[in-house]
Amino acid sequence: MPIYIPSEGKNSQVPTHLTRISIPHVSDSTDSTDKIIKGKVIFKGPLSKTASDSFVLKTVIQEDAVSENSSINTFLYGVLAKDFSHSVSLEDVVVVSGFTVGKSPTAKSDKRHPFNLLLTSDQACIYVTHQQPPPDPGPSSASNRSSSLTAKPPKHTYVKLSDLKAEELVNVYGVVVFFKQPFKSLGTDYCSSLKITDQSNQKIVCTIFCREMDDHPKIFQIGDIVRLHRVKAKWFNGSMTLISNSGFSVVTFDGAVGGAVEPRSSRKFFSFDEHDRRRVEELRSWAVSQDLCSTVSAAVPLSGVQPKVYFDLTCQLLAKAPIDTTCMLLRVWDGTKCPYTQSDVTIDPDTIEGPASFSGTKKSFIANILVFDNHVVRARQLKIGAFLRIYNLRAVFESVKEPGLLRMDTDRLVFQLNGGTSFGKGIRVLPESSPDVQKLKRSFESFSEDEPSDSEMLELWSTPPEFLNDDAVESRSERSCSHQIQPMTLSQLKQSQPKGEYHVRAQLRSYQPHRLHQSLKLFCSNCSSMQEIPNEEVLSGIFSAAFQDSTPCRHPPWILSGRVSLPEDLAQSPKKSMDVLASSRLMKKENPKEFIFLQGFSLEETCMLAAHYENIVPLTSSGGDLDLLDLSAPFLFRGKKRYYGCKRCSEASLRKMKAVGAVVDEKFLAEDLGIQLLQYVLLMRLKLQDSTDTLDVFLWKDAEKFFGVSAEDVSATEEAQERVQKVMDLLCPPEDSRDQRPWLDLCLMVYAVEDEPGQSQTCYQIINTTIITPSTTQSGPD
DNA sequence: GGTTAGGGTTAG
Repeated sequence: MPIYIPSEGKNSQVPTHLTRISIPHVSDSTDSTDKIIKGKVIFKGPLSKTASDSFVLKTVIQEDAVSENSSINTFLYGVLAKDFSHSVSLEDVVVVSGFTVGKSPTAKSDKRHPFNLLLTSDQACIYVTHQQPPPDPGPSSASNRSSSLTAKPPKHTYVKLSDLKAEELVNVYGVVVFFKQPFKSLGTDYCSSLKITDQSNQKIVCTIFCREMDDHPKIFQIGDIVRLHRVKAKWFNGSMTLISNSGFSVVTFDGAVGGAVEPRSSRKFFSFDEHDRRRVEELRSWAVSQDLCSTVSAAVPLSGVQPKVYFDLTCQLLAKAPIDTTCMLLRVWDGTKCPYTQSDVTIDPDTIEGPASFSGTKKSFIANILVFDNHVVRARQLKIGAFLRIYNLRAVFESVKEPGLLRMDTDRLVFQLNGGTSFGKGIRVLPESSPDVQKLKRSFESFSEDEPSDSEMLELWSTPPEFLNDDAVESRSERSCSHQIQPMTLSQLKQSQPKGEYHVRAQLRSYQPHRLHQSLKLFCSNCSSMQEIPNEEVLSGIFSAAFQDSTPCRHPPWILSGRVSLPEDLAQSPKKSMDVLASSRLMKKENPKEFIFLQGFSLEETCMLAAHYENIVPLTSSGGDLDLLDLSAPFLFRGKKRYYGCKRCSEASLRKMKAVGAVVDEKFLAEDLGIQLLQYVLLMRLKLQDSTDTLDVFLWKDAEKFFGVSAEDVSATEEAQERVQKVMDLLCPPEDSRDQRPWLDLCLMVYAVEDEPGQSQTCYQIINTTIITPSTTQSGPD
């Protein structure tokens, strides 16, 4: 019997030739011959049954509570484990001999002794001194648990990895010793590749095909435990392998001994009972004794990175930006500081998702990770604020090539996730519940306490801000919509149902076009087309082409010809006087300057004359008849304003002109000439940001309301142009200071646009919103 | 319903 239990009131008879070693002095060089270790049982794990019908049990013994490394993890196997489970209680003092010493892979996490003790039935002896009466097999005791197990037979049978036979369809349990995140195969499915092992010590490669990413094993690290149902054993390249079969399913568990046994599965319903819990605990204990999980140390914080060494990083995503089609920048942090200088990855601020910049101190905690090729697709899907594990990442010194110089390495470090999936390279989003995420969050907490002034980081990992209903933060805008709806965050909006009107509170991060005159467009309300305003050179060309054709042409009978001298400001023009045409139908004796036609004038001359005549319609000769210019040019000049017609929707002709009606305005004239009048509009794309996300929105339908100015005025007057510029400068100050950007209460319209048949895209547009500028009184459009 | 992949690192 390897366990010696004394009769009541006596101590165990420990052989006197054995010498005692103090627990803190145990190391892997300790020779256990004729040695004993004494300690109090401070933890006793459940008795676990192994696949080979053997037992394993973990216990922790402690010499005294004060000194360092005084408590040591101890693993018992076989009958010894079983007997220990039944006869030893917490607080009992034990003396062990015949032990072997192994490295403790959990020393870092459990802060216990760097080595552990392994006790097998054939070598070890345990001498026990009871502090309490032996345990009464009550409802929670191990023996009772095992009897409840026998009452309910297991639902599924699991095959040992050493017992696989080719072409057999089986269920297996295994500890993950290698894994790749699912990657797109050339077929219809995603493919996961993993290698698992169990107490039989067989290592089996598994290949899993599933169409849905979510149905793949949710493996976060080596040491995780998987339960595979309906996998087929196949002989390939001299080894047994497992391949997912139809009806395949997987449940994944964390591998940490003593941790909660929480199944990770995509399915709502899956079998999971006490047998499964047992099996997971057995595998955990076995794996930890085998040192299988020591490779978990591939996980390194930023403070521990070594150049050129591959490692796994657990971090939070703060910002991201596309570099090109094969590369994406991820800005992440883990609350620790990388000791190397980081490379400055320069990017266009307009392309960044998440904060564009970070303050000095924060900046030093952020790592720039370039992800390449196949990983770009996954990186695009990542949400700002997500917790990630990036596998097989590497830090390298940035290399530069100056013209005329050889390529050389700098002393600045850049992180890379190279293309491909070898060595499990990939990115995984960790769930909030993950212990690693909890750990990260805690480290960020202490970080933000250090520097409470900077809310930037805090906002990113905390849930939506409280200020949503807080009137203390002044808004620079006013909504004029009638509905009363609670504002939502940008991230909530992005996740919400498309179509409808929503309220958000956000800041403007950037806008396009930066040259505001480029935001002015022409819109046809008939065919809904949006057109650019032709530039001066194009117009000038149309006019000079028109006046080069000086062949005499027929005039409609109602046209009156006349000659007037040129105004003084046209003195430089070679012409001293000009031929003008008027309409007998429109000519008014009391205001002869109200309306003229012009033929044979340059654009410049036409503009000059526009200062003296209220309405000018340029004409040209076309096929021997007097007619309107090509509709690429304005059909009407009114002061500084120019009016255009839609080429597609107009059937313009001077001959159509009836001139019925008294008032000359652009609408009247357009209708009279058969022209579909184009409307001036302002069209901008704004990038909004709040603490949760960024969002690209259009400003168009209600742009005039937004700026408090009409688009037509913007086309003609500097005052209106300045107004637009002033609003944009206010919302988005040229200096890159996020704090100075005012918050805006906005009403957004969400709608779907069909680019191609069946390809619909969700668009956002600011509506019903007016910007309040500090000194101006609001002047609405027209 | 069959197919995919079949661990092991270019550099950017």
